[in-house]
Amino acid sequence: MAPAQLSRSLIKNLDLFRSLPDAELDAALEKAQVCRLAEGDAAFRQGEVANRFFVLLHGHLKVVQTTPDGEQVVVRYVSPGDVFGIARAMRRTHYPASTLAVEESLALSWQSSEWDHFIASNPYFAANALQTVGQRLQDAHTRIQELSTEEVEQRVARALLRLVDQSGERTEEGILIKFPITRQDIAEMTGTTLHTVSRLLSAWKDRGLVVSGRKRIVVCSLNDLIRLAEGPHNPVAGVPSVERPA
Amino acid sequence: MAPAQLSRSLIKNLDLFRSLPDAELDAALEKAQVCRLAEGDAAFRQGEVANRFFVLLHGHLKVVQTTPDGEQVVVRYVSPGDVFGIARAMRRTHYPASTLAVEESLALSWQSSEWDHFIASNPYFAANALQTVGQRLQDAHTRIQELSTEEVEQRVARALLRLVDQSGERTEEGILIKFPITRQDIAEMTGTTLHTVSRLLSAWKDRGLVVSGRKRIVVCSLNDLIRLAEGPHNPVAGVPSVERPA
DNA sequence: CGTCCCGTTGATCCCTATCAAATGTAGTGG
DNA sequence: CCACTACATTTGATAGGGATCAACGGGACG
Repeated sequence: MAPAQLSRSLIKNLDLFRSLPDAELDAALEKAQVCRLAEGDAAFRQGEVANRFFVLLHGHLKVVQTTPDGEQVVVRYVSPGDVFGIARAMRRTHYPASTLAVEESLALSWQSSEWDHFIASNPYFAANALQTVGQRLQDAHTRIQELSTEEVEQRVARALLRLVDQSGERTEEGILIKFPITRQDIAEMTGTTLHTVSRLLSAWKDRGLVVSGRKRIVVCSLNDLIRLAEGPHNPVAGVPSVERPA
Repeated sequence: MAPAQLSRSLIKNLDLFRSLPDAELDAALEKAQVCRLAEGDAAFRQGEVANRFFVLLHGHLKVVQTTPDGEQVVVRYVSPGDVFGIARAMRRTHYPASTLAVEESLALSWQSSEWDHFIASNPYFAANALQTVGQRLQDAHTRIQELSTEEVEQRVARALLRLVDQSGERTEEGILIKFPITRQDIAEMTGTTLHTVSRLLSAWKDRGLVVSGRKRIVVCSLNDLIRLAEGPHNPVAGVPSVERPA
């Protein structure tokens, strides 16, 4: 089974599966279903019955929640190695959000009922899951704090930094965010509008902090971006405009 | 051990402990420490090593996160029966927030290391914990959505409704929130200022939606409040509008 | 009875959403 | 290869929701 072979080495290093014995792991892979997603495809949609859970092998997905009146919020981006769609493990019967491929992607999926088998076959599995969800909860609280107390510029700066941290790749120009992302996406991550994000990125581009194009962002000066994220309290008077070359 | 006797019937009905056999439950209670808190006392503070986890028996607590520059966010209120301080279960070594009594309260606590024993003695325990944390994650996402897409008035209305739902008590005047809560608290729950909350409550009072005083809020017209929470001027569904041009 | 909190209310300002258009860029099919 | 289309991005103008600044009023508690 080619895809299983391919994914085995990937899978066995994931947080979630780390403590699973090899035999169990192989048994698990037997039952897994390969899931190919073209750009724009959904692994599942908000409101559907949570029949399956997933591990991303390749590509990038975004998790999106839609409000009753049609507004969208980007919950998070999924990178290779991440688990997603585990609603059922928290005893939720339906997916609370949609998960869409932002580029061509590849995932494995299991029947939700398999979850219990995983837990039964390894006592640490549940604890690992708890840690994963705990991390997400922490992230969510951080975001609530930012939305409650910070200004738009700080929030967008932080969002960029997080993206860089999650999927940044060094290039000639600076650190590139490795998957396609629009102004609108960033707006939905930070609780603002695409217009404001565009203005901010333009201003930053003028200052040499970033380079950006269609669905593409490169961070040139991490340090300056970090300073923006810290807050506007910094007295900007007399800042030397001389850039330090790398 | 009197307090243990007193709390036994309470404990055994909690989600988290529901599946623990009676013998185990008694053993657990043996190891528990009683924790009395006067108004304003902290069960623990943000940044401390997460040595213990808790169950609230009586009273009400608020969980507060403080930002580097001193601003506060109310994460949630804890009601009797709720578990709190379980950071360690998610492999976090330090508490991410402080938990303060808003009135005289009583809790049980265990050494964090006991957590593993609980899990070992009952396979469902971890799953229950996962469900609890999953619920909190869901709540956090709801709040992110509200902060991102809704206006202050809606958010405050929703916060009130949640408080009513969590700790409302029918009285002559309407539904009373059973614990002391200030304008500032509500502001920290909704990402606004005490001034704006005060203005809103005043306006609502004039319209007969609420009655409120010092640290005290009574909701008189639930329905009107629900309408406010839905949105400012939502188009009513079912209006026969002609909007499909050929 | 004074003091500390908590709550109320006015005036002002500014950040940012909103409205409106134009420009730019990838993809597609002829 | 180019016209055509769909979607991303940029940028200006404007308005308004709330934050901020500033005082004052009022109830609780020592």
